[in-house]
Amino acid sequence: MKQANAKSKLLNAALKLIRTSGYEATAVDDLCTEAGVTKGAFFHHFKSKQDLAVAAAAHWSKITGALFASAPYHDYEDPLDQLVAYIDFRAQLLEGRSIPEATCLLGTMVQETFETSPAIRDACLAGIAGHADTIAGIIRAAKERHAPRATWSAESLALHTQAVLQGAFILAKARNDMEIARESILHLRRYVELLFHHAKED
Amino acid sequence: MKQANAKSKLLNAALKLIRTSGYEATAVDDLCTEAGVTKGAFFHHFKSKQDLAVAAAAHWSKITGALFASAPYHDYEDPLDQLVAYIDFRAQLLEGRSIPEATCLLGTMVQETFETSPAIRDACLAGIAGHADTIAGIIRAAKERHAPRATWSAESLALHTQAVLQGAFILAKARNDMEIARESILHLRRYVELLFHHAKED
DNA sequence: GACAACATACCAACCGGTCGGTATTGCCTC
DNA sequence: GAGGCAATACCGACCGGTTGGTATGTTGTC
Repeated sequence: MKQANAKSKLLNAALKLIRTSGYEATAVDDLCTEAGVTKGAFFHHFKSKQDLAVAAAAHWSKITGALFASAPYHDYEDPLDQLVAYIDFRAQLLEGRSIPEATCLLGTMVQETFETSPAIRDACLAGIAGHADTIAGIIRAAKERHAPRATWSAESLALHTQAVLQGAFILAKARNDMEIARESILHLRRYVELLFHHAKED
Repeated sequence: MKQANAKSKLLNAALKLIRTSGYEATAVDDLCTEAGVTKGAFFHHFKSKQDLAVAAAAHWSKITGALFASAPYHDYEDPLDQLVAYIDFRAQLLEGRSIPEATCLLGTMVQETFETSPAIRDACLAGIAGHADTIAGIIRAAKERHAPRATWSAESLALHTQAVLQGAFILAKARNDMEIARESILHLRRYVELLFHHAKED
């Protein structure tokens, strides 16, 4: 955020404006105004608006990747504890944030562009799948330790966690209230607990 | 779909185009071309593009409301069976459909317009909340019969089902493959079963 | 002949993108 | 370390097409 160069100022402006208004509704001029740079600077660094969106998706993945890498849920020894703490961490990330601040750039962008811009779609997929992969690693370890014979796959459960989060964001946007998202995340937490509790009984 | 008048042709064109390209990327001219009418007809029936979107949301709610009202899951006597059959029905609705055909207009539109157009947001909320209410009725009955002392509320679980579906659609769009959505719906089904199975053990 | 249901022609604002130019930086040579 | 010079970073006026929206006609029906 501190960077003074036009490129990173434009990328951060994109995170803010696209999460607020969506990709199509965000004009290049809006991004330039928000970033405090001119149109010339925009097209010097990005060959098109779509190119900026792809770069913004990568920028987002880098920022959130660092956030989750340094998050406290890794401290637990038991991977199942890590998983539950991850879900709690996701719920905690909603607190005190407005809807544009709390929601996911990739989910917002891919919803608009999945048919019209494969480049943006792929950039969003890479970010979502990459994060899901790190969660799948935790789930895999938890499964090996606590539910080795369970029929569900770690990868599928990891993607499901992301689906719940993305869906919770949509409900929050419709209600114009982030609180409803927290309730859905609570259901996700309960699901994970039941899933492993059930497995342990076998 | 059969209606020959310009208004319903425009509404059906809106369902198709907005689900494919989103609200902002769908131009009034595109809608007129798709519907086979002129711009004059458009602005005769709708005072603005936003007005069309609000009407399209209501149109969507009416169509899907009728679809779910006549769906076979109501035939089960036990409301818990109805709920599980509803979830299976939602999974079945994905089969043989392209992504724009399988996804939800309201979730797509509200993602783009929640900040910029309260009228569209409210129309989307009404449709989503209305459908969730009918599911909440089934869940309430199932809870009374099978899990009267459970701590979760029927309303919250009903909203969670919608969150999972909306999130599954986003993952499907990112992957450009509807299959992933089915897996998330399967997790939802397992959650409901575990939730009631767990309650019965108490 | 009034009124709804369209069609046609048109407009001003806006949009993504271009282009010619300038300021700043980094590097090479002596 | 001074001078030169090319690449990079940035500026902002401008362009042509597109956009949502309007104003005015035409047609069919009760």
